[in-house]
Amino acid sequence: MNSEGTLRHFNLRKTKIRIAVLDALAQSVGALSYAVLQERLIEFDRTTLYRTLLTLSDHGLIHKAYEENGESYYARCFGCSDQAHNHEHLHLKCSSCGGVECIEISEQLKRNLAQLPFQEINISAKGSCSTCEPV
Amino acid sequence: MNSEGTLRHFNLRKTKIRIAVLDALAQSVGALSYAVLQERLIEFDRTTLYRTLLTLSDHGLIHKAYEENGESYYARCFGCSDQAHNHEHLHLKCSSCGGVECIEISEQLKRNLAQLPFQEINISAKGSCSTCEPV
DNA sequence: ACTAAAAATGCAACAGTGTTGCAAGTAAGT
DNA sequence: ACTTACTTGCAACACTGTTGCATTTTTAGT
Ligand SMILES: [Mn+2]
Ligand SMILES: [Mn+2]
Ligand SMILES: [Zn+2]
Ligand SMILES: [Zn+2]
Repeated sequence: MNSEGTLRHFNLRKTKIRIAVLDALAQSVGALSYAVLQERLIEFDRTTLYRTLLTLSDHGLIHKAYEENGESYYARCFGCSDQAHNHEHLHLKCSSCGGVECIEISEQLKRNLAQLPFQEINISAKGSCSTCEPV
Repeated sequence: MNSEGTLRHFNLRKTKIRIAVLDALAQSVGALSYAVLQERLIEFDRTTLYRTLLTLSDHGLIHKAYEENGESYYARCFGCSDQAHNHEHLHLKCSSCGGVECIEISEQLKRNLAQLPFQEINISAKGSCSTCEPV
C-alpha cells in the first residue's frame, strides 16, 4: 500500500509532509535519523516535522528505531496500531557505517520476550551491519 | 566497596565529582536522570558532570540505563570494565512513577541473547515498577 | 462546487542537552 | 615540595524537544 493509502487506512488526514515522511522511510533500506529527515524535507518547518513524527508514531505507522546521544532514528512499522507497537525485531546500530537497521529475531527469543510482564519492549544492539561485514 | 575504592580499582583519579556521582548512584534504588544528578551536584559545572559521566561510563563504572526524548538515566554497573559492558538485565521505565530500574532477566533469556552476533545489547521496557504495582 | 468545522502548519520562542577549546586548578608519583 | 598529566570551570555553539498562537489546509456535509 502506498503512503496515501496508508494514511487513509489509519484515518489520518492526507498532508504533504506525512506523505513525504512515509515515502522517505519506505524507500530507505535502514532507519532514517531525525537530522536526515529534516534535511530531506527542508521545505517544511522542523516543528511540523516534529509533530508529524509524533502523530505517525502515536498511530503506529512509524516507530523510533534507535536513540542515543540526542540522535533519533525512525522506521516504518509493520502491523502496529495506535493500540500497541509490536516490535518483534531489534535495532542494530552499525559501529562501522553508523546506519540503523531493523533486524528480525528468532522465534524462541520472541517467545521469551512475550513472557515478560511489560507493555512494551525494545532491544537495541551495536555491531556490524550486513553491508559492512557480509556473512 | 566504597566509591573511593572503586575509583582506585579502576585506576581513575579520585576527584570530588566522581565520588559524588558514584555515591549518588550507589544510594539510589533506581537509576538517576541526568537532570536529577545535575541538581544534586549543583556545586559542579554541568560540563564537568557531562565529562564525568563519559569517563565513568567509558571505564565501566556506570552505564546509561535508559534514554528517550532527551532524557538520560544512569546507574551503577556491576562487573563491567572498559573492555565491555555486560548488561544482563533490562531497563524498565515505569509508566506510573516515571522511575527507571535495572531488572534481572531469566537465564534462558540471557542464553538467547548471548547467541546474537552483536557486541552490545540493551533491552528497555515500559510497564509498572514493583513499587507502583506490587506483585 | 461551496462552506464551515476540525485539524495541521509555520513561526516565534524557550529550555535542556551534547559537545568542544582553552586556561587555570588539582591529583598522584618522585 | 616538584613536576607532569589529568581534571575542572567557563564560554560558546549547535541541535533537539516542546509549546502557544495566528494562519492555512483538509475533509465532511450541503
Ligand atoms: Mn524497527
Ligand atoms: Mn542497568
Ligand atoms: Zn554498516
Ligand atoms: Zn513506578
